[in-house]
Amino acid sequence: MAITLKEVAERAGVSRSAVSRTFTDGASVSEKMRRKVEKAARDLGYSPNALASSLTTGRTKLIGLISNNFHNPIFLEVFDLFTRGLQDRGLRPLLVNLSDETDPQASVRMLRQYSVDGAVVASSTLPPGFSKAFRDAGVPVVHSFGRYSSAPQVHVVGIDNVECGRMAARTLVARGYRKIAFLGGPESATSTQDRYSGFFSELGAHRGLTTSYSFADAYSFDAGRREMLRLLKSDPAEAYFCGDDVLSIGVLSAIADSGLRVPEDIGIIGLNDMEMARWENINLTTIHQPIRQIVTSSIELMVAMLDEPDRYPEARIFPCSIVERGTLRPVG
Amino acid sequence: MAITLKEVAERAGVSRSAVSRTFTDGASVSEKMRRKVEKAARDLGYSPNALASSLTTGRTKLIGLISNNFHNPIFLEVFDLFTRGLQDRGLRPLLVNLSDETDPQASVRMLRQYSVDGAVVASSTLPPGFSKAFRDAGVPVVHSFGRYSSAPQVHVVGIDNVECGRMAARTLVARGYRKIAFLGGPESATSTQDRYSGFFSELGAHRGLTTSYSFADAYSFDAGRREMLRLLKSDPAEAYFCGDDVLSIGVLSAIADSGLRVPEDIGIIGLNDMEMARWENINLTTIHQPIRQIVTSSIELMVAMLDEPDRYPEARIFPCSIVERGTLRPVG
DNA sequence: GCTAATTTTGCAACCGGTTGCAAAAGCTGA
DNA sequence: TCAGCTTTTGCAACCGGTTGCAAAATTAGC
Repeated sequence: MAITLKEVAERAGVSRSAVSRTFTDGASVSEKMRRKVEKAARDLGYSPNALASSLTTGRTKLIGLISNNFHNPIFLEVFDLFTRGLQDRGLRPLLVNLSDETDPQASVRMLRQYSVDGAVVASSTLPPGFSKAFRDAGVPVVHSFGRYSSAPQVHVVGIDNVECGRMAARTLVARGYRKIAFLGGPESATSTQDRYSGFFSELGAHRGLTTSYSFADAYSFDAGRREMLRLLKSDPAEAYFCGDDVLSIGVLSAIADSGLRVPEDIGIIGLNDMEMARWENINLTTIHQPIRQIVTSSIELMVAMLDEPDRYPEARIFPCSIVERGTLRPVG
Repeated sequence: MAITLKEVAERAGVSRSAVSRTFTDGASVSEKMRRKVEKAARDLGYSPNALASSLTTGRTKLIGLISNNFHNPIFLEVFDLFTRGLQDRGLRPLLVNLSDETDPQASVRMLRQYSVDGAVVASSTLPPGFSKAFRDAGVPVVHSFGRYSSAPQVHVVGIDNVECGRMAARTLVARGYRKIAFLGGPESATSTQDRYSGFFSELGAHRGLTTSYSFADAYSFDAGRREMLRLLKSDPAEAYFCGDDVLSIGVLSAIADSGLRVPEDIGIIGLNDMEMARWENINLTTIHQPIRQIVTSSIELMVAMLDEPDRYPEARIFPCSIVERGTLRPVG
């Protein structure tokens, strides 16, 4: 069906190598030859078969983009940034949805069958062992939104969740809240664990606080709402640091139902700063996670690894910052 | 780096064909041979190179998944359904983000370079000509969420937007609204045009109505909010049929700002029934678009086309239905 | 105009598989 | 045991490209 290099060669009356060379940059071809070949290629509507060439070059320019976050709207932004960034560098994202997949080996195997040049694991809820499975299989891997570690085993790009926890705690204390709670995402997620520990380590440095904590079972609206409805039944705290923004929105909706007001009766601070957080009817005070920078940096790291597969693993951590909106009472 | 068929053959002491055959089902291999080969393969950790085999079989099992909707949360649901559905059938989605791409030919070329077996165009805003470019290039294509046509040129799976417009109009009239407006998405989108024409053709059948219309420049929160803020300055209608849910949410936020109440002062009906529409703090009355069925059907159609590339094009249209929530006043 | 250095070109082998064909092996029945 | 038939196996060519190497063509230098 499709035109092959051989046909172009015949029409141009040159060897197959000549055609191949005009389509690989850096190869030695005379101007005359190039013109002849390009003419023939244009006439025939030829475009080279990337997969066939990958066989000899060992490069497919395919990058596995792996995630299990297909329900959190912030990941639409993440996918948008990743796909555009990869495309801009001539790389092609092969999307893998891990939502119901349990076995990391299965995806590793699949991505190896397709000879991906690398894999980006975009998730804060997948266990670190998952990305290690890729590394062990010899596939360059970047774990985006993964856990910060001082001795990373694979490349990690993300935020310091412990520090985010501290930041949330400082913010709440500074606003005079004394009865403070942590309403985390799923307890098994490393991001939840880290935020938890940062949050309470900071709170521990202050006197006279009443603290408590609980966990929603997903980073989702429903989970946040459900948990908050439960908490509201008995003596809620004055302010909550919530697992993420979408969970916060669920929490806000529960509070609204109960007749209490935000920020007058209860303060809420989220994390992520997803697009929706700035919507005027939500107006969530939250901690900004610089996803654009994280994605860009992940892609740069991946590109670097394509040239240097055994590159020593590093952790790239981006600072977060408070975005003041309307769900916490003002300072002082 | 990776183990090849040749190495397995040598270790098992058999020919390369034998190895190849044990890994292609339907091929003739004796039990004894199969066991020998599988043992060797297991020992070596071999898994066949899908791309190399595609060279001879002409099948890559790669499917281009093309969209320009990376800002509307409903498309996260769409991507989730597509990726899982394709994976379940052993197909691999190659994601293409068309957000800033202007030239259809570029993506056609790219997907042909990767020898995709087919392409799914998932968008209600891409022009029909776009999917035709794939068909003309000999790539099986399904246009999901595309325009219904009685003489489709490519396979289309979606809803009847004209009928949705009528349904919205009937619903508003039945609730006694007399001053009724259409607040569409981008005027260039076929979905907007069709909903517009259905909406006003139905309204035309009723006496004593005051009607008006305008367009937001995207299916987005900001666009909806901006347009509604403008409309609120001068004599707004009693009820609006909005382009889609996310746009409706922007509209709701504008109304809330103005001090008016929904549904008491203004009624709103959206379209899509995205997950967020049922969130308790949004609680949007809307027209349900059966995206799960659309995606499933698109995939089935794609699979069918892989066997029968010249299949006669058809349009698969799914009925929509009103989902009553809290943004329209009750009937009667 | 001739030789030497440099660039361009084609040959042929290879990447990792698949497959038509014919030979080899296994089975059946007498 | 052997002829005749079926199944299994290996050979070799092929899929659509790339690339090392040597021959051919061009350019430079004198």
